[in-house]
Amino acid sequence: MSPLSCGPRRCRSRASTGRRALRASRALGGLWRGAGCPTDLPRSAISGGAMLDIQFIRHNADRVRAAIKNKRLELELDDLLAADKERREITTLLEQKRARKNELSALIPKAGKDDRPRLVDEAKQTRSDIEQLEPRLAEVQRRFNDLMLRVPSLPRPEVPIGKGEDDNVEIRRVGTPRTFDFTPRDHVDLMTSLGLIDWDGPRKFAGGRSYALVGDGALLEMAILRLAVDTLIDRGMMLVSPPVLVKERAMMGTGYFPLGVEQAYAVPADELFLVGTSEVPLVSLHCDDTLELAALPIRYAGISPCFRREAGAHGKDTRGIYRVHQFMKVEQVVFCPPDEAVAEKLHYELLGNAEAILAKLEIPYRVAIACTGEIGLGQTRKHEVESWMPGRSAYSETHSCSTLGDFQARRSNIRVRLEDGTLSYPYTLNNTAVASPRILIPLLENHQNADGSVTLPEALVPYMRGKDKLLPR
RNA sequence: GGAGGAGUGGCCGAGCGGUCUAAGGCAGCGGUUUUGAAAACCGCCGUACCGGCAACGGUACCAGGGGUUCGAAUCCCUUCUCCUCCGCCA
Repeated sequence: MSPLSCGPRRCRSRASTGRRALRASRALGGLWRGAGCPTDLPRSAISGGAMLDIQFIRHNADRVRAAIKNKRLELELDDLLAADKERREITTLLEQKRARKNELSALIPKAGKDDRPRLVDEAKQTRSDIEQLEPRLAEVQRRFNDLMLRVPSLPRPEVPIGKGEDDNVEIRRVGTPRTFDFTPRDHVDLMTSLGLIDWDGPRKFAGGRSYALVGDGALLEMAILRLAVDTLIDRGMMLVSPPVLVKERAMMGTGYFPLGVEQAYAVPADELFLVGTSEVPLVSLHCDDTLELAALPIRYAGISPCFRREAGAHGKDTRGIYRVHQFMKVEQVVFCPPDEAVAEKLHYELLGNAEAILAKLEIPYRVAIACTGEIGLGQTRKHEVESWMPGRSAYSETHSCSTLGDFQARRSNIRVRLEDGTLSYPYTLNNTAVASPRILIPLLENHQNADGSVTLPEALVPYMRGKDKLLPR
């Protein structure tokens, strides 16, 4: 076996004679390596734990290759298969040596004076053989692990094959965009004239894409978040306010790393990262756990600030608050049994929750299924909810609903005990409930009046201290 | 940040250099007994990887990592986590 390939709790990667273990298990963690810091990778990520089971990959190479191509990833599957083969060869050899070593250790105390020196000599030789093999295995294992973390999950059959946004397929539209009998303003104008935001202050001390919600602007954000929270609690979800500063393993475990490292803010001094969504801590809440089948599904509603570097988005969506570095989000996360039918049902339940919130906010939207080129490494299916934004004269993404299969559970070492006592991996799903300030764009733009005021949807009024209209200053 | 203490299987807890694939207990599963249940008794009762159609075999795992040794749960170093006290602090 490869000492590295063990997963769960009791099994550690103590290569070999025990102690002089290989370092391969750490191979993945390299981000902080330079600083000589220990990485804290999900042990599962080390073995079968990446995304698909290596055995599955071996037997379904063509399907995996197709997924790599359709998701537009760069990964040579043959490199992985070669590393896997090499890794198993060395492992076999190493285990034979170790078996002999164990045998000798048992013989030595029983051996007579005459035989003893001979046996000790052989044991020394065997140990030195082992010590030679270990670094070789460590190297291969490192290569193997790194590649494993880049293997995508397989898109479900209904996911359209395509390259980009334009290949997403619209499923339905709900609500009708208003026709204005005046020239509608965009959210930037509205927020400015309504005094909901301070643009200039933050940019002096916090940089580009920063902003400060002020007065009713700040209250409005809280009102919307609170409306979303209440809606989800009513629908049976457990509210969680999780840590947003997390270890690398959480980012790796949820699939945001290694491919998305450049999107996350890092805190090198403490080897921590700021999450881009509470999905990361919510899923990680159960890392290394074995869940009881009866406890599933687990429905969480996370509320947290979210941080995204938006690297590579220079010059994109720079006007207003569409794309910012820090925002607030209520996110839904579900753990469900490893059953496609149940996952399907829950996926639409989450989508339904998001739609219910949009309905309360009285915002027209459409739902689209994202094509293979637009879904992430781990997602097997993703729906986007796009809200109508008059200022853009377009539907733009405000929500994203994903099924991940067992991708995150494997990486995060989250398991479930089935009826027959066997262990499996639960499926995870997630969906935005509401994200602010982006949601303010359709909210304000759709509900504006000719005089520059904005009429608030009824559902928000109680959360706005009774205020039902925002007036220009 | 400083000073102490602790980390063993689902849980409690023994072990402190070789027979540990870890005593004992609890919980769980199967059985005997019983009208039924309880009790008692008997047995089973970790995970992962590699090889194998399978039966099965091998390896690894006593918080993580490194070291000493022919051999480590046991010795040394180190990291992490938890607890107690002190300091600082929203």
